[in-house]
Amino acid sequence: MPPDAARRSDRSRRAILVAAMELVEALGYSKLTIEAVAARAGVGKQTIYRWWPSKGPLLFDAFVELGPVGPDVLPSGDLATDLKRELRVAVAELAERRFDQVCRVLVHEARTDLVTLLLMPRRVELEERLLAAQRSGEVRVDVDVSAAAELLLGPVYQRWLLRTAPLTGDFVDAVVDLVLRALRG
Amino acid sequence: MPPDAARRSDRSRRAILVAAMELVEALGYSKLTIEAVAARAGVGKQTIYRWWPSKGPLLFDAFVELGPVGPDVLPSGDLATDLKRELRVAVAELAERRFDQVCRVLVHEARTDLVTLLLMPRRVELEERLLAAQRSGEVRVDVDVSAAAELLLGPVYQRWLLRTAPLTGDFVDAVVDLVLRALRG
Amino acid sequence: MPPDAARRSDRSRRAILVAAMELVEALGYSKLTIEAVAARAGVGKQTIYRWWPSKGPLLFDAFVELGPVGPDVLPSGDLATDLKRELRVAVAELAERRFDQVCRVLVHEARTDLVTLLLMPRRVELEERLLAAQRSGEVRVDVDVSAAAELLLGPVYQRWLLRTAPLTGDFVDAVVDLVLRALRG
Amino acid sequence: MPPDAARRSDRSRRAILVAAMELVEALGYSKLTIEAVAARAGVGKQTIYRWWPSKGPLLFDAFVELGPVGPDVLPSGDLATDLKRELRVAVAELAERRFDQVCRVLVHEARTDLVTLLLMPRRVELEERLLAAQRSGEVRVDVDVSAAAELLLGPVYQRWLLRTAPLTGDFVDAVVDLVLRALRG
DNA sequence: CAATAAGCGAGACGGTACGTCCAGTCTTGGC
DNA sequence: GCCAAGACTGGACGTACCGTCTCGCTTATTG
Repeated sequence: MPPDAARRSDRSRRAILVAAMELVEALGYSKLTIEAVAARAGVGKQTIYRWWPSKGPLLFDAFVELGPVGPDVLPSGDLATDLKRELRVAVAELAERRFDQVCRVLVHEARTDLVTLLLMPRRVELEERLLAAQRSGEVRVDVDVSAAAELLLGPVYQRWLLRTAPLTGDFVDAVVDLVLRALRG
Repeated sequence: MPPDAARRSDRSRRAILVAAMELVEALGYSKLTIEAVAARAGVGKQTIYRWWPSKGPLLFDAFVELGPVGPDVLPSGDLATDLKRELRVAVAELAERRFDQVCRVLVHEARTDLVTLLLMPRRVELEERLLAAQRSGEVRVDVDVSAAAELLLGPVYQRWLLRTAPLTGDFVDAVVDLVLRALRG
Repeated sequence: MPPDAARRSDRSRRAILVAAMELVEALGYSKLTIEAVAARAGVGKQTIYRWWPSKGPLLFDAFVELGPVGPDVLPSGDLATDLKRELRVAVAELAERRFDQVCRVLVHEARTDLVTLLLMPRRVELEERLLAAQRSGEVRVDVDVSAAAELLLGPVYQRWLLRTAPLTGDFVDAVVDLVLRALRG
Repeated sequence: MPPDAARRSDRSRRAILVAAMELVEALGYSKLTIEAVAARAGVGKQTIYRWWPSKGPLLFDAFVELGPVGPDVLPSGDLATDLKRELRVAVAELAERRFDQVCRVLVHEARTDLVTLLLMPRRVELEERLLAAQRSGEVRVDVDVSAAAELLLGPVYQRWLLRTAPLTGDFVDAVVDLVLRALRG
């Protein structure tokens, strides 16, 4: 029998979400235990297992309920301004203490070293090629080569990581074409 | 006393790295146990703990030694071609079975849902603004708005996640300016 | 928090005691592992550690519950007969398979050699002195000198080993006086 | 190949025995580890394993070499005096610090409780019977009933424990007959 | 307005893996 | 070729949590 949501104790539900949030802040994702959440929330373990199958969904709900919410950005009329405001809101959310402390560790439990190890060689090659292009005049000299490399790799890596859409050759070509249009003299 | 690296058994070291690689492929990061690695490598657990403090560094070494290595990209003379080839090598590495199966889970243990949850609102707002700009003629109509949104968010998210450099307002502005140059008619 | 005895599973408790008893019979005290007891009892290790601090107390309880129980000896009226029956019950208990196999090793884990080493010199000296006394007529010739030596050393050694009471010079004197009364012609 | 005793390092041998003795005094038998002996003796573990199969024999040798040695007892001419002196030497040896601290734990690793548990019922019954006999005049009133019970049980228990000789009914009878001779009025 | 069924706190249970310790073997370099 | 040193395989230790399973105890419909 599935549990009867009507009879659910809201007091317990909130205590659990708050406890989970606090503990994941303090300990990180991997050291967070259901047992500790139950103890801190003053709740039986079963009450957690009754409503959530595991840590992941529990924290998902905790973030939905207690996570950072950036303000809506009202259009100013100027495209550049709007996009900059939009991204700055995103940056602000990412930087919010509760988020930064918790979420990077949560999202990125394993050593960043590993990703660095995997990404850096590509990045270095890209930067070298862009510098050469700058010297030959194909790329404007006022472009920050490092940021440009990130402009190329960022979307690829993000799409791979988050599976927002399939990672195809066409996507790669589109990214390069767009970025190059920005970089050309 | 620190262990004496000179006396280290290379046979055991390699067996451990291979076993770790195979098991993380088969089970994913979180279900990988040191005990299983030791058993499969035919090695005492202590021999693992003697040389690595935990799962993370062990897998790091396994990837360094056994991970994917993309080919060097030889310059063709054409910038767009070179950058596309470069990114395709990156994509190929990311797609390599050993890597894809293992590394996403490894890098991204926690539910992708969470990140999606955090990123999607920004993304939706960005796409709406870009569509509006397209209608008003500020952005060319042949631009894929979805890819363009990724071009904006990808670098920001990647820089936050990997801490490749500080995530400043200036960086955001530079990204927007560069991307807009590409998108404008 | 101490465990809650009211909730204790009697099924598990008994299974553990039986398993402990069987294994100590088969393997002896030192080769008995908590892990093996848990496995044989079909019980988690924690369930043993929750209720017993270590092997010793666990086996103590196992013996209390499952150990040998000699019959009560009903008085026959004749003192010698009664004492002999009493001691024979003790001997029977000591000889019971479950007991003899297990308990000597359990009580006397260390090499008997050691005790022999320590006791034999005294014993030899005692026997020599008693033989001399027999030759000089101080001790009856029908006395088994070896048994007599044991009569002297047994109580001393037992009192030392079991700490049944302080091991004083007075005790020694009392023992010698009593035994001599028996040995004299 | 058996080790070549001629080449044996006496310095190492003695250092090992001394270290073993010191450690068993400090820690007791069960907490004594070969590793600790080797470390304290400044000796490789292999040097211990080369010459002794295990803890037991090692400690046996340590006691042979470093254990207590009571003085020889010179006959005084009086039997009672001689036997008392003899037993007092035994008691002195048993009481020697090195011995008492170490050896009881060593000989009697397991909980004394257990033996008490097994022996006490017999002992109580014996004492009761002896008291009754005292009341009925079969046993002299100046006899310490507790010591008398020990006189009966001590030899039996010791013979069982040390297997100095088979534990037969005849032996029991002989003990009872001897002791009764001492106890009768 | 009981009664009765659900959620609840608590916590014991069978398990899995942890990270440590030591046994006993093997290897290396020095004497 | 013994020795000190110490890395090795193996296996038990005692602990921490997992997810499941009762226990009594609220608590809130529902017959």
